[in-house]
Amino acid sequence: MKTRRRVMLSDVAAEAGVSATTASYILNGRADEMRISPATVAKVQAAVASLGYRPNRSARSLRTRRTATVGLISDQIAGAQYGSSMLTGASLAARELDHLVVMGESGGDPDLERLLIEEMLDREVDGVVYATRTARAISLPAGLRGVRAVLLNCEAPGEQVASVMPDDEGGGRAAARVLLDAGIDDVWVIGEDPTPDATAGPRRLAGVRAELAAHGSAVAGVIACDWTVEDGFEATSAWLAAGGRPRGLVCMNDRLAMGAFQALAEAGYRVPDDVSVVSFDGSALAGWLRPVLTSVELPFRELGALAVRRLLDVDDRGGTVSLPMAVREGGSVRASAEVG
Amino acid sequence: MKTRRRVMLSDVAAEAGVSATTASYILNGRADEMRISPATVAKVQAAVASLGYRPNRSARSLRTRRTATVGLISDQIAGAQYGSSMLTGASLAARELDHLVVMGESGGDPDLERLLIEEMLDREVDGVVYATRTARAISLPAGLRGVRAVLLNCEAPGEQVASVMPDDEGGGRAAARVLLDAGIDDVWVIGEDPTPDATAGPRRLAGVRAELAAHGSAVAGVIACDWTVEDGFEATSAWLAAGGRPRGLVCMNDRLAMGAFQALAEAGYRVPDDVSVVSFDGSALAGWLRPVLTSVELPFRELGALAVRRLLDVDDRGGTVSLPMAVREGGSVRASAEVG
DNA sequence: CGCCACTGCTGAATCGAATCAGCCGCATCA
DNA sequence: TGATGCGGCTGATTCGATTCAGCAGTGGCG
Repeated sequence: MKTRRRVMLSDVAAEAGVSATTASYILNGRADEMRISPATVAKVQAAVASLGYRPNRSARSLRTRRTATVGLISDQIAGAQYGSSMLTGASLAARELDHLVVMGESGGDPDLERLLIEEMLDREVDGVVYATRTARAISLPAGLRGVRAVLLNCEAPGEQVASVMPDDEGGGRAAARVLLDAGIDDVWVIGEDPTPDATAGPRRLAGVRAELAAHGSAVAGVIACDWTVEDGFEATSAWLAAGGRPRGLVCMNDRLAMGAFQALAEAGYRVPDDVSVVSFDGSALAGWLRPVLTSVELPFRELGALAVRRLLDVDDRGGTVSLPMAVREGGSVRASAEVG
Repeated sequence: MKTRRRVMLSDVAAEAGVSATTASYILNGRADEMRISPATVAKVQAAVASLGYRPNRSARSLRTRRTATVGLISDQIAGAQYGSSMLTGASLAARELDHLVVMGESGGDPDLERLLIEEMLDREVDGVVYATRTARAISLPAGLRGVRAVLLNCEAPGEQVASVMPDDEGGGRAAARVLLDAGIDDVWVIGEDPTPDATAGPRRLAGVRAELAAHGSAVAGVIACDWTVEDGFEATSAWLAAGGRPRGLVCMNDRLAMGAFQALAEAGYRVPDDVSVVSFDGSALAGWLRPVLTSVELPFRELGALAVRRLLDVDDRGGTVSLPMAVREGGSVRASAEVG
C-alpha cells in the first residue's frame, strides 16, 4: 500500500474493458442518452467502486468551466457575534447541492472586497453570495456585474439581482402584536436606527406602527440611539430620569434590550411585572437574560441556505425574497391574564 | 464591448511577441532562472497589463496539483456565538498568502465530516485546517491521514500533526494573578468542566492552582457544572444558599460569570465591592455586563490566522503551538488599593 | 579552426477529464 | 441485393496552463 498514483478515469475504463469516453458518459449520467447498455453501465460502476475512483475536479473544471463551488463574500459575517450562522446555513445548503463554499471576509474594506471577488471569479466559482452583517441597502459591487450572484441580508435597489432578506416589517408587526395581546398598547420603541441605508430598524418600526395603527393606537414614543448594550442602558436611563413611565417596550435588538433591562432594574422596575419588553434578533443573549427575553427571531440559517439555493437554481427569477421572523417566547412580557 | 473570449496566456504571448513558454516563465517569477532579458520581461508585463490577463486557475491546477486554496473544516465554528472570528483570522491570513478558504461545517456529524474532507481533497486544496468549537483532544479523522493538515483549537495526542491552541494554563495563571494582585487569595472556581476530552477547563484550573500555590495558598473550592448562563446562576445560587461566603470568583467562561452575576445580585452581593469576579473568553458578553467583566481573552483571530500560516509554511515542524491569553480588564475586580 | 559553454528563447508533451464526429455490425426495407 | 437506420461504442481533440528538452547564435579558448 505505498503511495500509489491516484486512480483516474482511464484506469476505470481499462478495468471495465471500455473506453474512457464510455466511462465518462456513464459517470455523467448520460448513459441513456448515449444508449450505453445496462451491462456496460454495471461494469463501469463496479470498476468505479472497486478502484475507489474520484474524478479530478481541476481537469473537469478546465473542460466544463464549472467548479461545484460557490463564493460567499461578506463584510463581517464570520467574525460577528450573531449572524455567523448564515454561514452554517449556506454551507449545508451548498453541500446538499453538491457544492462547497469558498469564503472571504472583507471587513468592509472595498479594496479587499474587490480582490476577493476577483480571486473567486478566477477560481471560477459557480456563483457568488454577497452578504452583509446588518440588513441594508447597498450598491452592487462592480465586480459582481454580469456575474451570477445573490445578495444576502442586503438589497441593491434598481438592480436586477436576487436578494434574500428577513421580513423585518412582518417582525415589527409580530412584536407589536405580542404586546397588544398582553393588553398593552402603551408602547415605546428604543433604538430608532441612525445608520444610513440600514433597513432593519426602519422596517421593524414601520411594522410596529402598522400593527398598533390597525389596533387603533399609535407608538407612544421613539428613542433614537445606536444598537449596543451601553446605548440601551443610557437611552433608557435618560428616558426614565426624564419622567418616562414605561409599560411596554420594543427594543430594536437584543443588546438594546439587555441595556434596557439593566436600566429598568436600576430604577426599580421589574420585568415583566411592571414593564413588558419585546425585542428583535432572537440571539442567544435573549435566552441568557433573566427573565428570558421575548424576541422576534432572525432566521439566519434559513437566510444563508436560501441564498445558496437561489444562487444554484437556474429557474430563479431574481427579486427579493423575505423570510418570516418568528416570535421566540421568553418571560419578559406579562401574561395576558393579568390584563385588567 | 461584447462578451469577449477571456484573455489567455497565448494572447499575452502573442501581444508581447514571445512564446507562451516565455510568458509563463515570466509570470511565474522564473525569469531570472530562465535568463529572460529584462526587455522581454517588460514587454510581457506590459501585455499582461494592457490585456488584463488573469490566469485560468483550473488549467494551472491541473498541471501543478495546487489550487491556492485551503480547506477549513469545523464542527460548529461558523454557527457558534464565539469563536467564529477564527474564520476571520483564517480568511485574512489565507488572503495574505494568496489563498482562499474553502469552508465546511459538519455540525459534529462524522459522516458529513468525512464527506466534506473528501470533497475538499477532490478539489485539491493545498491543506486542511481542522477546527473545533471547544478546545479538546480528538482522534485525527481518518480522511486527514497523510494529508497536510493543522488542528485548530484541538489536539490529537500521539499524532504527528501541527496544532494551534490557546494557552489555557497560562490564562489560568493570569486569572489567579489578577485576584492575588487585588489582595484576594480566597478563591472559588465555578465550572469545573465535566465534558470528557475537553482541555480548556482542566488547564485553566491547573493554571489557577499553580499560581495560587506559588503564592502559598490554594483554591478554596471548586464547583462543577456545565458552562451556560443558567448553570452559572444555579451553581452559584446553590453555593450561596449553602452558606458560601464569596470573595474571589473565577468563572470558567463569560457565560458562567453572567449567571454568577445574576445569582450574586439576587443574593444581595455587589460586584466588585463584595465579590471580585474573573472569567475566561473575553467575549463581547464580558463587555455587556455591569460592571464590565474582567476576562482572560481567547485570541480567536490569531488562532485562526496562525493555523493557516502554519499550514502553508513548508518549514513548519509540527507540534502544538499555544497562543497566550491576555487579561482584558473590566470592573469586576476590586481595586488593589482597597486591600486592607 | 574546431570545440565548448553560455545566453535567450521556443516546440511539444503533459495534466485528466469532457465531448464531437464517426465507425462497425446487424436488422429492416424496398 | 443494396441502401438505410440504429444500437452501442470509441478515437481524437480540446480546455489553458506548466515544463522538459533542446535549438540557434555568439564568443572564448587551445
